[in-house]
Amino acid sequence: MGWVYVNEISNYDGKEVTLKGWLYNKRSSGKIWFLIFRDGTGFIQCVVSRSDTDEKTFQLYDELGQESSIIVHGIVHQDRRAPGGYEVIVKKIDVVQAVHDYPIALKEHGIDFLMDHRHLWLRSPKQVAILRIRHTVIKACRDFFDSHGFILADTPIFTPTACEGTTTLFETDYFGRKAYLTQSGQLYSEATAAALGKVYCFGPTFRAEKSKTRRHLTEFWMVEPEVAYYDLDDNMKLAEEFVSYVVQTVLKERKKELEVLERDISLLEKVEPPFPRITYSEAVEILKENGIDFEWGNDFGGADETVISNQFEKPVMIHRFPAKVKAFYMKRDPENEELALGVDVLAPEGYGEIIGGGQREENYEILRKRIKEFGLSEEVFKWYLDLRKFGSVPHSGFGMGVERAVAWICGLKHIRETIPFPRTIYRLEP
RNA sequence: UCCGGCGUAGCUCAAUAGGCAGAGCGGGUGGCUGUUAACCACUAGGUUGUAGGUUCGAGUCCUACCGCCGGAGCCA
Repeated sequence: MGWVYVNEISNYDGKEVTLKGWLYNKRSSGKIWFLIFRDGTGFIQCVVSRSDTDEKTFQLYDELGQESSIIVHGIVHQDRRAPGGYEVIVKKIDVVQAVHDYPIALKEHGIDFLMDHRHLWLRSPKQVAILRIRHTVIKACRDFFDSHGFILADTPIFTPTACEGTTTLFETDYFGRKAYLTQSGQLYSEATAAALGKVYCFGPTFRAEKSKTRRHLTEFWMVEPEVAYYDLDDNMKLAEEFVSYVVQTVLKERKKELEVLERDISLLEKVEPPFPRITYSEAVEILKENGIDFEWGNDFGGADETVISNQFEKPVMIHRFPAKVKAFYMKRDPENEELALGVDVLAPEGYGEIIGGGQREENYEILRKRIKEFGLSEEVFKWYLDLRKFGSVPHSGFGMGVERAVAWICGLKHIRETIPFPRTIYRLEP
């Protein structure tokens, strides 16, 4: 029998197979030894005993250290004693590379050491589970929009100026002039939405803010839908359906991985529309009821978000923020000029903001005024203002931080494990 | 940038009140035919982040610097 992967091993009970992968761990009991084999699709115990294998293979115990690359030939065998229910009775092992000094032992390690060895840490079961879930989250995002009539329209990474003029951007030399790495594709998506109706962009995003918290990376991925003729309510409906679809897809397709992560999925199972909707003012009331001294008009901090989201089992949507804490392009509430038609979605369990979005200002003169008020250059936003000059329509959208969503779904304390190679303020390697 | 914490063997951590630098894991050697981060015995492994200072004596106290971690602000 030919090469098979661990995740399809149950189809080969009693058959002879070949597995290609790596040695995860080994245990010896003298005349019998066990190796835990991994190939990227799963882990399986293999049994090497004098009675079933040749002497040369049996002697390999001493040669093979953790993460040696090996090809195992043996017979698949259902056995209750094996983790996973199946094991392989080894007939022969081909050594691709014997390793003796793998740095990551099977025990607890400090985060600094693990991050220095991120390229190897990725091989451990929890990291593999997280990256599989990340894959499913990303695929679910795309499937959702693709099946709802959205067109993927990529937005540029190099931008001539700050999109919102608020955060610090990474500056690069662009053939002698300054260019910045994008902090959001939104403004460009507004242009593609006017061309295609319903669009989304999905790409890396960069923030040079010196944020040092478990919720921040300097490089992260965002998925940002934008829809022409959507108002704030349409937008919120889209957001709750979208988030629910992503969570339910992970629950359906990644049960094993969530078990590896020991994630309590009872709250995730409740993530279905409708989500609770509260106004900013109602959120402020919640804070006051919980004894927090909070002044109307400020933006919520991380601790505030946790208190608010703890009032709900599902993600909560907070809308109608004070306009002055939101970006210049936010449309004002016709019923109260002080409020912006923005919405944030806070994940439960203290995971904080996973989505920010809102309805955009579509009026040419008002938007021009806002650009001035925010001290931005009208020249730079000339193209953006054009969108309000030629067939302007109400439109809305939002952005979801992929890593924050993955951290929440996986139940991770820190966002850095949700991306293969995290970039934080003081870490550029590996 | 600000505030706080940490830095001891390859790794995770101990080390009374300033008084002989230690354990587990990993490595090495030997033992064991059903192990589950296997176990048992033995063994090697150290410029205590760096530079100064206080002291008879500093891993421990003081100063500066470096590195990392967390939080604030900002945000997804």
